[in-house]
Amino acid sequence: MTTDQTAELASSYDPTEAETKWYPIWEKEGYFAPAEDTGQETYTIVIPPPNVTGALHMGHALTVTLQDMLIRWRRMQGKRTLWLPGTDHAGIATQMVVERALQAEEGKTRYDLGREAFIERVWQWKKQYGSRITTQLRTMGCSLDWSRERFTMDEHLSKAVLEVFVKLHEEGLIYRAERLVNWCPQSHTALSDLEVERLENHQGELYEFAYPLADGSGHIVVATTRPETMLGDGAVAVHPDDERQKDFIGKKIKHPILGYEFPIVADPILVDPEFGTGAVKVTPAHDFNDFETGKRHNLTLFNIFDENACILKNPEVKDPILSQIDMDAWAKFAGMDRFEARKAVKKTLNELGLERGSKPHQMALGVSQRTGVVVEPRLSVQWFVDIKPLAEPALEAVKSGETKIVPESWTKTYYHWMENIQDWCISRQLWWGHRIPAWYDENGKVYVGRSEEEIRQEHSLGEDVSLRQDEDVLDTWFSSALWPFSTLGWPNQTDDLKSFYPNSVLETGSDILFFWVARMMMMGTKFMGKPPFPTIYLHAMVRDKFGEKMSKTKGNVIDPLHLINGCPQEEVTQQFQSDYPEGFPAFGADALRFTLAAMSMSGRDIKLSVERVAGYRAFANKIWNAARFVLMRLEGQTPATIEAVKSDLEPMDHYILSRLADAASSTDKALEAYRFSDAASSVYQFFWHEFCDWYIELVKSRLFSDDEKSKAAAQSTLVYVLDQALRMLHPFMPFITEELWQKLPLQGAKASICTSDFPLGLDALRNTALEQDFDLLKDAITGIRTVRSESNVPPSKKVEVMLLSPDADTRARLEAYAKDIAHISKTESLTIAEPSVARPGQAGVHVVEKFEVVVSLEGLVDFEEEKSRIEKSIAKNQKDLDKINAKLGNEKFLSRAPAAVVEKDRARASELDAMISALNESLEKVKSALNA
RNA sequence: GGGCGGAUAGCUCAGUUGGUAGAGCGCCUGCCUUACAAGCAGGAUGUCGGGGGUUCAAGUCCCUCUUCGCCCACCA
Repeated sequence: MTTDQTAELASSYDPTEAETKWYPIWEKEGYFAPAEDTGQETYTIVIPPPNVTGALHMGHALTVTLQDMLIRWRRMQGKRTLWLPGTDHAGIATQMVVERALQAEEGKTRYDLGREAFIERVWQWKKQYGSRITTQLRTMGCSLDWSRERFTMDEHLSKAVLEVFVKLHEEGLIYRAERLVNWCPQSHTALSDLEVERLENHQGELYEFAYPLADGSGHIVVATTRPETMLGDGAVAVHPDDERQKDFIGKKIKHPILGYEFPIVADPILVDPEFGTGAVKVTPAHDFNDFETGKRHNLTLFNIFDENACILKNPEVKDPILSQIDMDAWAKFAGMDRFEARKAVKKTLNELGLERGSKPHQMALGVSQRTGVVVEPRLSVQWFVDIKPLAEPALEAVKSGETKIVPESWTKTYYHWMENIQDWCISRQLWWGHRIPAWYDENGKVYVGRSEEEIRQEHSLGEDVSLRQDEDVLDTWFSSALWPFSTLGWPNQTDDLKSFYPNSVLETGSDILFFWVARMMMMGTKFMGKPPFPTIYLHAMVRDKFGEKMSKTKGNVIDPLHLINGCPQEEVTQQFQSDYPEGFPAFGADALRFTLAAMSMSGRDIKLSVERVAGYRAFANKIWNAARFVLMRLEGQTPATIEAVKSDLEPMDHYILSRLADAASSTDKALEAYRFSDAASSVYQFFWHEFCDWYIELVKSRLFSDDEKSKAAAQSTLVYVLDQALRMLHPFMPFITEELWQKLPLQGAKASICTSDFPLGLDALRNTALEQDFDLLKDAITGIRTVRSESNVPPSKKVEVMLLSPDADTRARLEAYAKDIAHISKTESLTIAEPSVARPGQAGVHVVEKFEVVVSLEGLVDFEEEKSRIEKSIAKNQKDLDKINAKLGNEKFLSRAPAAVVEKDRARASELDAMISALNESLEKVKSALNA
């Protein structure tokens, strides 16, 4: 390849062009599919499937950035790499979205359409919007193998769901039972405990009223936050040791509205005598505690609400006690929703003279995670997983270390949840999802099997027996729990399953540790015999710049695509509008990715800062320009390989190669340890502050010199280091690195940086002695610059410089680089000598670690300022010296600290001592100049 | 009520076996120096939340207090 096009390189980088160009090529060339199997190690991640109706948000951006970094890095290490993409059907969420659209567009509900037509509608929706998120993942640069894309409701994955359900049922681990469950009155479905969120600090009311005793001997006063449930009360409970209530125990209450009679019981578990009136009304069908109490006392239990949480029109009266219900009184409340009913009941109690007052009461409310509607405990028949037998091995896998959780602090949370796990309610009264593979005959007998045919065959049921499939679908998380193996072809024993299970790592958010991670651990261990991953990496949550959770209602959501592509001011998130009056510029996916990686410290929440994104766009520009410089200085030629010019390499070349080797190794180590921010800062530091700031600046004189050998060696080194650095950067910033790498004239290179080798095994290039030499060189140059800057010496003005050190070795090393030091700091003359040498009368002085920098400033020096600078410098050094001397004067320090530590302090003390006397000498000079 | 995490420079945060406090951004000064003003050079800035302890030595280990988050839990 020639470099003709380099002349056309713009002076600043436009991310949009490169970022739209490369993905289609990568995808077409098939770089992201696993390489041919030649027995190499595999590396697998299956993506946490985003909701099929979803759009990319910051949480996705973070998770896919980290995963893509791991995947690209491992691929470049030569592993047989698979990152498997897919989406989740997301039962409730998707159904709600489609229902809402249906309502908005046609004013219809799902019931208007009917089940079949509605499901058809959802599939249409999926067809239309399901590719939105996958397109956006491509925008992020995700190197996913799209040939293996999966959807949780694919035929094959659905088959896996059936298989698991049937097997667990056969083993008695899935059962059907009537239980009190969390019910969402809006979406008309049961929810698992996890899908209920607790709304803390809800301002409620603690209402007191009197229940009349059946014998007419008086009243017992109860306190409740839900007066309406008194329509379903089965008892009043008091504490057995409560003296005030003792006489009530065993008596009966006559329901003041409905007329039936029910008991007063003693219950030490339910009742806290300190709370309220010490008497609790018990509604066994509408409260979890009351349900348990009901079981303990064998109380009447009946449902008063319908699926909308409205008072039933026709309550089911099974219990003989309830035959006493006054149905006319009931009719007054029938059909009211729970909050209306609350008012009505209170009004009635008031009219009956039974109200005993109320006070404000802070309480926790359970609301549906999806709808935000207050959940109603509801007695119903549901399917459950007997979870303890599944949880134990999954717990053991982490305890034994077979699966490691990173950061480790989450293991305790995992243990706690797994050890206290409750049976999982898996049935949902939704239409969108995997329908439960259970059929009922006319007598209500249940058959579970893979299909109706299978069941008919197995149970020899003739055509005369009519079977009806269970209406319910499974919890979305049931199919997600199988994701690590269902996506690979299970229950078939496919090659993919053999190659890629267990996956190598699970990278996901800590917010779905219970929902998803724990359940995958259980199902994977159960059905594959092995936990699905050796490592679980849990990333932090992305928050706004104030640390607030991003949410639509708060209006603080930052759309990743706005940052990547830019957006006009009116679309910018509210809280950033004033900072970006012209909207966001296109920062690019590379910049966003680098930001997210750099901000991924272990375990801490990420407060996303747009300034950081802007900073890393500047970094991309820096990379662009460094490459532009290198290409320009090649003057259209393809340089020799670094091996070919090995003998011509100069110290500065060896120096940057050594730094490169160090940076590559620390980046690699950091990624190995999931320390993404360390990895990011290591590549950033190397590229900008070693390669650009030092090497490129130092090498310039050679690139413009007539020494062809030296120039050629420099060109080869530049190309080599840039090549390796781009590879090192590639997992972080895939687009710009490919764009520039393609422009580099490399001999025998692969077709894409995606499949080229990550810099590894460069340890032979390390040369720490040389790096120390360069520390001296840098100190010298920085020292001279400091004096120039502080004394306002114009940059063009050449100066006479002395570098003074009492140490012969230091002087010799400085001498070796005198030419480079002189060139870059524009010196008239450079003298390296002992501190005792005669100094110029007017000079600026600066002390660095190992030597003193003296810059002659004939006619330029401001003596007053110079005096105060030197005095400050002396004071600082003296303070350090005093501290060290105090240590060295301490007997205990000398006797107990390791010899090396003591020796180091001794050396430092004598260094400081020498510095201070040198400075004092300079100070005297300045003083006498002032007096003159 | 239990559990977990944080408090370090103006801001956001690093600081991995205890051994001279760091980065990015911002700020101040000077520069269009043969890639980059999205840049270059230089500079200022910290009783490492308070108190106690262990140690020759503590941002780092232990105790305690203050404070801010998050997660889990059936108090009407």
